[in-house]
Parts: sequence; C-alpha cells; structure tokens
Amino acid sequence: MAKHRPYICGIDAAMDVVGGKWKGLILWALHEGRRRTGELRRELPGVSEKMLIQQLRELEADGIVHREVYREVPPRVEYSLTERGVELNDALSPLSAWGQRHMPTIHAQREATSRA
Amino acid sequence: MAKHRPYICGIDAAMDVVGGKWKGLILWALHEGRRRTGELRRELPGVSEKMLIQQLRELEADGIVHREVYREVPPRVEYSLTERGVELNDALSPLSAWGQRHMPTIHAQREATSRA
DNA sequence: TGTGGTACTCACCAATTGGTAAGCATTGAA
DNA sequence: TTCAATGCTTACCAATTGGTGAGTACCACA
Repeated sequence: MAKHRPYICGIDAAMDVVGGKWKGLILWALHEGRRRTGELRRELPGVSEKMLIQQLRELEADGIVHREVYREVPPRVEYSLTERGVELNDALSPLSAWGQRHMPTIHAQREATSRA
Repeated sequence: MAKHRPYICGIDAAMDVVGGKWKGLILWALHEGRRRTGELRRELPGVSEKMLIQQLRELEADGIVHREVYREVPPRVEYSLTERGVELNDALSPLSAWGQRHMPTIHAQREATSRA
C-alpha cells in the first residue's frame, strides 16, 4: 500500500486509493455489476492472480469494494462496489472521459519520443 | 514512465498520465498559476529534486505542462499548464472532492489495520 | 482412486522506482 | 578570488513492486 503520512490534498488521498496498478480497471469493471474473482481476472488482460487479489484486498481495506464469500464447493467469491466505491467511480468518470479523448495522442507521442 | 501497451479504457490512459508519485500534486499546484522550479519544490513537502524534475519532464512529454526557460543568470524556468493540462485538472476536480470527503476515514482505517 | 474447478497463499527472483549526495555552468556581488 | 543562487544531471544504492510457479483445501464426479 502506501505511506501513512497525512495527505496534502484531496487528489493526494484519492490517488493513494485508486493509484494501484490495476485499481482503476477493477473499479471500472465492477461499475457494471458484481463479479467473481475469475471473471475479473478474465476481464483484465495481463493481470496475475497475485496482483488481482492483492489489489482487491487493498480496495476492500479502504472500503471501496465488498467481498462476499459463498460457502460452496468449488468456492465462490463475489466482489461489488460499496456506496463509497460507487461515489469514487462517479468521481472518476470525468477523468475517464478525458482519457478517452486524449488516449490516441498520448499513445502516439510516447511512441514517437521513445524512438528518439 | 510506463509501458507502451494499448490502453484498455479511458481510466487506464488517464492513470498512466497522472499516476506518477507527485503528478497529481504538481498539477494541483500549477492550477493556481505558473511556478518556478524552486517554488514547486517548496510547495511539495518531501519531493526530491530528482523526482520533481523527472515528473515535470514526463508531464511535459505528455503535453500537460509547458516549460519556459528564461536565459538569465541565475537561471529561471517556469512551468505552466497547457490547454490539455487545464482540461485534465478540471477532470480531476471531482476526484479531488471525493478525496477531501473521505480522507479522514481512509487515513484512520489504514492506521487501524496496520496496527492489527 | 484420481481429476477438475475455484480462490487463494507463499517463496523466490527480477525489474522498477525512489533517495542521497555530489557535481556542473553561469555571473553578479562581497 | 570566492561564494551564492538556480536548475539540472549523474552515479550509486535501497526499497518497493511485480511476475512465476508451485502448493493448499474442498468436494463432486467419473
């Protein structure tokens, strides 16, 4: 996770919660509804099992996602957004729109500068 | 910086741009107007010179900040937001508000769980 | 008796990131 | 002649993060 220093501002705090390598993507996936662990893994191309679970645990600790275990065999675990998680996702949506808009340019610029 | 893989969604792209350790804070500081290097350093408690400049370079490469050098002695360099940077900052503001709202709880929860 | 499916957990190693401290160039002022 | 101020850059090391692959527990089912 991160350091326990006092936050400098709201951005600082929000970034600390959502800044993990896969957290934005996890949140976005859960936006569409609850998901089993395996479903999430399949929806996030490239995530390792270790990472996925670690990030989910951190989000859970921050009160963003809710983890529900069904005592079945084989085991079933479902993740969903808490109320706070829904709020966070809403707050993320302008950022998402910005990303959509600028994604092609950014990608192209990085390709270009890495060739130089 | 990060990998040159294609982005999965807008959040993915935006996080790639703004996810650096100090970038959110730099953006927030520049929101209030142009800043000299030394001013930024003093406004971000704990940042090292190396990190500050590295993050500024990356933001510049992504077209978020503009760097202007005045040929004086001692040298003067000023950073300001580009149009794209202003847009990004606007998109960040709901996130900032969310952070403000939840910052005390999050901080407290992390303190608690780290004691456990 | 053995295999499959699910959600983890762990140990180990490699890659990335961050911190520290020093150095450089320039020129006006002491 | 030496120093301070400013914005960088570099080398080196430590800490953090991420990937891989194996192992665990459980029970249904063949």
